[in-house]
Amino acid sequence: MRGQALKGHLDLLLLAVLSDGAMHGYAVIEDLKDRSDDKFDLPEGTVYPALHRLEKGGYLSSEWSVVRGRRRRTYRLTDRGRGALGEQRRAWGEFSDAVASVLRGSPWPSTS
Amino acid sequence: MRGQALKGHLDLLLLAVLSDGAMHGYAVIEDLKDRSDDKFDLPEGTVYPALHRLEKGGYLSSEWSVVRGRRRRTYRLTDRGRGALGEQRRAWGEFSDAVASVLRGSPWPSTS
DNA sequence: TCTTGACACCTAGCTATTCTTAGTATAGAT
DNA sequence: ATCTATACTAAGAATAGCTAGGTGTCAAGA
Repeated sequence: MRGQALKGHLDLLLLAVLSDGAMHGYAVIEDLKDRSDDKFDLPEGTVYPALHRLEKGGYLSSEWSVVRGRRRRTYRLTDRGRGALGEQRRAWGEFSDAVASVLRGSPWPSTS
Repeated sequence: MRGQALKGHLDLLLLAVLSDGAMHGYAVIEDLKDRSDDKFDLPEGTVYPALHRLEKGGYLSSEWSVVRGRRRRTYRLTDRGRGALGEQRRAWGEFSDAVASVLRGSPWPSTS
């Protein structure tokens, strides 16, 4: 899938993934791929900057650790992040409903 | 609704609206607004350039006319445009399904 | 031993697309 | 006269994801 479709929806996906438990960046990428049946196979250059942005905005907090010799940064949803997730879920629903109703076509003039 | 969410989906919406019949730019804006229950109230500066881009790409053809003293440019889907609409509908379905499955949450690892 | 691939992280700059702003112009209503 | 709705256009700003490069660890295989 071409990724440009998710412009404006990436934060929602990241927050949703992290709402099921804290995890490190690389794992977020994997999880997103698994959950979406390989549809969202996002480049690191997309995900890492987005996580940084979300942390900066107070939606995530992070913590460094070392596991099997490799350093990891584990992200966790903050309260603010959980709130934002709710709001973005709602906005997604509204958006996708609106698209669906446009695709459904205009109400027919006289087909009952 | 904040419009930036539709990044990457605008073409789909325009093609969908025009698939129900040729119309001029301003009418496209109105129709999109009506069909989406005012969710998609797009600025002219967004829609007109997009229509030009689609015409340039061969997805639309246009024709000038004058109605009640005002010149109009009426757009019509080409065969190529109709094909693209089908493809984009499919892509939208795939995309929105993928988002839905991410939002649904991951299959539990071992919570029995 | 050396290479390859998976793991795990990072950022500068590019690009694409939408939005903002501003402008032109006609018709009808106040 | 002025305002509102109709109708189109262009130039620039702004956003955000992607490309392409980089660092470093570990395990497996040639």
